[in-house]
Amino acid sequence: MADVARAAGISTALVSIVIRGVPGASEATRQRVLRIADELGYVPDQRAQKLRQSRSRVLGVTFELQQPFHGDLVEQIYTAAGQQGYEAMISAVAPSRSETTAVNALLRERCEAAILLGSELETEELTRLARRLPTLLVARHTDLSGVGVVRSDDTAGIGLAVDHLVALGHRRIAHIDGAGAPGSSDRRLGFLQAMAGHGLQDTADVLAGGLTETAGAEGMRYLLGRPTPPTAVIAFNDRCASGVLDVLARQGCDVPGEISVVGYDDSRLAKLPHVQMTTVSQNAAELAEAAVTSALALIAGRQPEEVVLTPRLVERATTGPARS
Amino acid sequence: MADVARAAGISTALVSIVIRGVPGASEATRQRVLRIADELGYVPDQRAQKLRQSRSRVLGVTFELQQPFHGDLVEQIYTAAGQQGYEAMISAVAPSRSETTAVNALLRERCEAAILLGSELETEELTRLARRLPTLLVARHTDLSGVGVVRSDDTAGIGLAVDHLVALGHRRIAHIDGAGAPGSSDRRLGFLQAMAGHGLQDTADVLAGGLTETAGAEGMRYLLGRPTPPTAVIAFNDRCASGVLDVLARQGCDVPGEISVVGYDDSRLAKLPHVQMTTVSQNAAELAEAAVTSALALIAGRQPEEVVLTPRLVERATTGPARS
DNA sequence: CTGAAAGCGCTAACAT
DNA sequence: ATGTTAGCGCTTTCAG
Repeated sequence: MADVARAAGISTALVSIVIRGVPGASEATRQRVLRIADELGYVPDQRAQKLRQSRSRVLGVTFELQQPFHGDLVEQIYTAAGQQGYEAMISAVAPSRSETTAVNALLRERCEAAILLGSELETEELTRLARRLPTLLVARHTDLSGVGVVRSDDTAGIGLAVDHLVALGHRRIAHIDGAGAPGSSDRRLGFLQAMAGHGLQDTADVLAGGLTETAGAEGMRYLLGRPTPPTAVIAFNDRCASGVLDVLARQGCDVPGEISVVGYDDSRLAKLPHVQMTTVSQNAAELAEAAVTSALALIAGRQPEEVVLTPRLVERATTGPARS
Repeated sequence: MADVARAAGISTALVSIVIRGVPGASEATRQRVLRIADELGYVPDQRAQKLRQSRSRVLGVTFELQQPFHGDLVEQIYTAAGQQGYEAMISAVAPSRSETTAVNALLRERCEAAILLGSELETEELTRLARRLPTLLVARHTDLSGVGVVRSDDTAGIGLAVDHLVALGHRRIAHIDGAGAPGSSDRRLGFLQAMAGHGLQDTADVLAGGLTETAGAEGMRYLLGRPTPPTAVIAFNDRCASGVLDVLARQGCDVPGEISVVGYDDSRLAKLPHVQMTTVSQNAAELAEAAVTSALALIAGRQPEEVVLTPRLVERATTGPARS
């Protein structure tokens, strides 16, 4: 920046004004500075900017590297943050990189708030984090006061899936759940409630699953081994449903002719043209926008709230009338 | 930091010494400062640290949000960078976030080098970037001098796949390629060369594909429409192979009984227990380590090199003897 | 419209 | 072993 100022024969303060695009420089100077900056390949040092400003205008986001739905969310959060004049700084969680590590990286960057996607942080650690920093949980439940939550109504979402299948004539419906994953208990509950609502509590079947293709595949294989397999399966998420579909395809089992399958998330996997999965959409764009808005509200000092969005059923090609 | 110093009754310089764990403080002071820092929840401001130090010790990494193999690489890069005393700062590429945007974010953070995974940046932009910053391309080819490259030998990798299939008795082998994706021309070439090497140039079949499940599915459907479909398919990558496998499963086509399928990358998708895909491994850990090492070499001022790793065939369950 | 000066939180020389 | 000082690159009063 000093170089630019020298080359333009003015002070750095004036360069700063031009670069930031704030009023306070003559048009002539503005043009000249911009040209010189470009020639010199000057890019402002973000660290120095943020350091000087009291507010960093950075939102920290942790996400799981291998979860397609998190990918969707991250993409939308970049956009939503940008629209609000914020920047998103992402920090990945993976088998060899714990959520704690990911969060600490954000802390050191002085983010103004942390947005945790599908966090599995323990209560204690979450509390500690929330004391330091406005914290927002996306797609996870918590009773903790002091922590904001943005999620879609998982119970209702599964209800949508059940209603849809029942309307198609299904009665023996199984749910391969998410084991201990965030949201899994809500979805399990939603399944049981909705089934009971249709008087089908006796043919409601819940299986321990997980959030990977593997869990879905195992669950489906198990179900096919039953004397009377279900005519429809609701998986915990799209990845899990992918595993289910894969097993069915290999067994030569027609979908949806013999068995209907419903996923959850409406992630990339569900939209693939050759898959066309019926799924419950937690509109990523909407969730992301709500997350950013809530995070900014927390930063502004407002009390943490729980924002619950309404999921929507996306009917595609993996569900159909029950075979009598 | 000033708070900690005040609470401990010492200067900030001494606190700094303790926090960084460098020698120059008495054991008693060290203990006390650490305790107080912990009580106060003090976390050093990374921006200020980096700003002050001439070197940021940050490696910037761009990756594609929805590419499982990139996820594998990112995870390993975090580890490899950490081992070398560096930090990885990731910046995602997605349909709504261009590579240029992602790279600019890194530039503003004053990374010491940029590691671009599977970059599709144009020559001109790449050149400009490389002039500003040591730049390393992973899993992509380039003739550009001034840019480091770490990749595995794609030509040889596909050769491995061809050899394997030929040894199993296959003769009619198709390759669904990556269209214009990084690495696709090498793999296409490797396919044709290897087939020719076995005298099979007449039954070598190359189809335009892409790097998604959709491309694989379309390619496979097309191949099945042929009067004499191939007995084996080599896909551009694992995602593409997933699409192929999916179509085959739906058609009730036995894999590997009727058709063998080989992927590329040995990503998460290939390892799924219910998939067990035969694939060519570009060992993510090895690539990541080479990438970090090369990046550091560039930073140290060494000339850009091209590091070519040897791929390895991972035989799993999607390939078998050709049906006569 | 422009410039001088102070300071964001930290570290690195250099004193003591 | 500890403190003092200067300054990383920028923004922000405040004067001119």
